[in-house]
Amino acid sequence: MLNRTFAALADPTRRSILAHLARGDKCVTRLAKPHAMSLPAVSKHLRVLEKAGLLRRRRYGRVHEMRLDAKPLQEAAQWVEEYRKFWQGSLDRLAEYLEKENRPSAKRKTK
Amino acid sequence: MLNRTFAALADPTRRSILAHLARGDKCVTRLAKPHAMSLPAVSKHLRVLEKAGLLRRRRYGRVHEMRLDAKPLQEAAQWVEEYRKFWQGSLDRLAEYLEKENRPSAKRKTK
DNA sequence: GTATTACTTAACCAGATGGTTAAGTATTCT
DNA sequence: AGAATACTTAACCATCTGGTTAAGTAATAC
Repeated sequence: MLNRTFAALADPTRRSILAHLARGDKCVTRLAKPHAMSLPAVSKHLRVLEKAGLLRRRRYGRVHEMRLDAKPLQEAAQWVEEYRKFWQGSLDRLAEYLEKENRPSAKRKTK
Repeated sequence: MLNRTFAALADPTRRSILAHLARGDKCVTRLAKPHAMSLPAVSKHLRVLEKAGLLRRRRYGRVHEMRLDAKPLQEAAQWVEEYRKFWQGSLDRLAEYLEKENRPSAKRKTK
């Protein structure tokens, strides 16, 4: 699922759509308006988000209303959190990095 | 930058590479070994990660040693965190959702 | 100097992505 | 019934992606 989640988030239009949905449920035309592209293009983005589980679709007659579902982001957040120690520890590791840099390059151990 | 970061994370091979690097710097062949694909394929993945700023490359003679750089993940984490309230509040919103579901569908206000 | 190692680059391929326009389907309005 | 609205689906296109094999480059080993 992480594949689809991250892939969905990689597109700025889709992140924008999620941002709009975070402020309330909206239908397709309403979501399309701020984005300078055709309705079918938006429709495709919505399907990608839907397949990624990031939104739910409800039909009221001819209107499709979208609702944000942030659950898949939990898994993504957990994954990313795993790596937080690395940017936290970045100062120490920067020192280590610079130290290595001053060393002769050839005779390096392949640890 | 979020585009490239999320796109980089959308591939399982690349996430695996990052996981390996989290346990220590490694060269290309070493990173390639556990992944059932050719060296050029891995090389491409590394370039994607590098362009996304998720790793740094250092050359020691013919060996290219990769080091994880998790800084770009900070921005990604911040983005995802914005949406945490939505899965936290999901129970309340589920109730609201079910309530709507019992309503007649036709005469719905386009809020 | 030759062979081996550790890579990258190039050329290619199939399939996915992100957009388009045109046409189709329901639903609501008059 | 007919027109307008809110979509989706279909067909198409260019570009990107993720893989391949083959060839090239640079450094180390013998």
